[in-house]
Amino acid sequence: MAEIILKDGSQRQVADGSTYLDLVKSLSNSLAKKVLAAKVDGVTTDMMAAVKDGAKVDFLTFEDADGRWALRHTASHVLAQAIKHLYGDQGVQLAIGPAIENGFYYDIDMEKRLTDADLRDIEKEMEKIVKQNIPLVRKEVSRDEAIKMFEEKGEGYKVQLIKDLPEDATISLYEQGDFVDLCAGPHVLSTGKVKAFKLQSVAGAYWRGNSDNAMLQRIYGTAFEKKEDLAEYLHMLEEAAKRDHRRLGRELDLFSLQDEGPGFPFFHPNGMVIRNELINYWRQVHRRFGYQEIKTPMIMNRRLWEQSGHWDHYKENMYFTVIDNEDYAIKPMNCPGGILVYKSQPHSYRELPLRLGELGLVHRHELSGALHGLFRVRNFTQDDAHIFMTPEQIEKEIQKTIDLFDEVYSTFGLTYTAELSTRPEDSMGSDEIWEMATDALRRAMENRGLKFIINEGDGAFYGPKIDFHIRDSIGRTWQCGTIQLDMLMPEKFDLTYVGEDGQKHRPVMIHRVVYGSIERFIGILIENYAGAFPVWMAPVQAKILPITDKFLDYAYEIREKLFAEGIRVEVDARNEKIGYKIREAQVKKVPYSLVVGQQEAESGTVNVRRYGHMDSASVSVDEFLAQIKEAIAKKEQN
RNA sequence: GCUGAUGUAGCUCAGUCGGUAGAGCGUAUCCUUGGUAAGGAUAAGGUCACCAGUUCAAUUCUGGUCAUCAGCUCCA
Repeated sequence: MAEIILKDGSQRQVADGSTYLDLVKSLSNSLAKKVLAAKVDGVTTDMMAAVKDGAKVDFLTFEDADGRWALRHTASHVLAQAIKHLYGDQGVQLAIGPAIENGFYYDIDMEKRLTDADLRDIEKEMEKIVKQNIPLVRKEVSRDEAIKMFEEKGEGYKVQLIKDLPEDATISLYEQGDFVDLCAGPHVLSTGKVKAFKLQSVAGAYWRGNSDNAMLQRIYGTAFEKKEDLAEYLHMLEEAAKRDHRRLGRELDLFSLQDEGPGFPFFHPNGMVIRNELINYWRQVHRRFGYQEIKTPMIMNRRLWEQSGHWDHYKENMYFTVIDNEDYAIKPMNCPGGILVYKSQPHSYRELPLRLGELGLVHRHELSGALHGLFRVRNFTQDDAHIFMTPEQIEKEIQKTIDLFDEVYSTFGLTYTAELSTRPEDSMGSDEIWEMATDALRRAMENRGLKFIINEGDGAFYGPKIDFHIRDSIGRTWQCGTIQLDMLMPEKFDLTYVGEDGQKHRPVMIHRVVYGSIERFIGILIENYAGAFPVWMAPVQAKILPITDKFLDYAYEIREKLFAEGIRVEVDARNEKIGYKIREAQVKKVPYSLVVGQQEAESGTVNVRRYGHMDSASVSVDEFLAQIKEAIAKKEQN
């Protein structure tokens, strides 16, 4: 007999050699139907595995992330099997096929280029496999056996995968009918569990994520427990697409991207309002946190970039020009400029930390395929700052910077995740310096209680960094803020300050951006607010809607009054019915619609309707002014 | 940059098995003066992304270029 401890702490005796499926059946029929995998001492395990004596066992359903993962992983095997059935005679080689957040994919290598129509055919074949309800059977084999088997099948990628596994690794296979795959598992019991799935797209992906390797075809799909859940998810994706900042940017006339300047965004009057409000707010916050503002040139001499190391480490992404027969570069980063400002005069320890902010327009030649609306552009304004300080000030200053970040993100209701990026391959400086800098960042986050994950090898070439990632409307995350600790630039530029002892010392430097790029941040905000900006940022804050043209004069009178108070206000003077004007004001997401007609003109009021609300109320113009000013001052969400 | 797809009016899209194109919305004008999400009529708007080639004839076929979209790689 084996003894099992269940989630609630109770104990069960089961016969030796029985499986977790046997166990769950003895507990509950309804759970047995829903269960996808077992969690055994914290490890997700097949239901057909033999029970382990003394193990703590929990059962996973689609509600559990690991349960979903098992189901979707099995779906990817069903996909691979279907592809083998349909195109097996055309030299298909399978690479990898994992579950991912919200779905799964399989990378395959084959001559034939798959189209969307092919995906529908593959789905049909998958349906057949699901209907046959084929059990998945786990087998463990020796390394040599596994290599021999996949070599015979002509699965070169699988052979490579096995060869790269550690010598002592357990090699497991999962077999479902005529299909067998190298796989660590776990999987659900049988293909019949994959009831609700859809193949979404086919795209290229490099073998092992390395652009030097062959490009494979990656088929993306998703799977759910129930058809209704799948339909709901697909509907959610459609709704999210309506929040896409590229679409809203056009609909709300905020910005445009033109063929004449790929990756160089054009800001329209409405977009400029948002941009300027963001900058105003940025200046307020930074003033309070003890920053000063500078501005440095966009084009500087090659010598500077050679000294900073950009010429060696960042040349691929830079734009160049020639002035009077000398090489110049358009700045891809603001730091060298900031450093020159620091160097322009001697500094005392009493001035430190010296915080120099700069809204710097940088240009980077990003790969054409990477461009993406405002999220990935070739010129953007970084809300940069360089902080010069003594080594003793590092931790406190980083914590203070994190405080600033938190305040700014909270203002916009954004949640973020933090990552600590460590030394990349292409970098400058000694291991000791990198270790010291990385530890300082880590300690600052730990002391402040900021949760983070480690992003190995993703630091800047001059130092490690903390990255702040924010989600877009369909769940992709984008790096916005970053705090980078730099102990190399001060060295390269021979930066000094005079210490208490009257001697010269080397300062440490932080590079940091909160918004990251104003362009990307605006993109994030558009999606976050679905285009309905808080009143303080809204391009048009109030729209006056006269019932008929008889009340145009009254409308203009109110407009002048609000305009004089700094409100962004417009009159809809078109010859249209009030319903039509209301509709358009709502579609354009204007925070306040002010209807004026006979009653309002006689009583000196406006009838106020808030964006997204069905009701309205008449108030005096002064009362409305007080109301909107309060909403602006409080940075109220729309 | 790579793999695949796409590019027709300001927007969303239809269409031409090769004979130079349509709709809805938007815009303009006129009628209507209407109280909280679309009143009616008329009109203007397109070298069918760009450049070559094939052809009597190309928006349609072929090749190239550019841009966009999805993903990979890269990044704020």
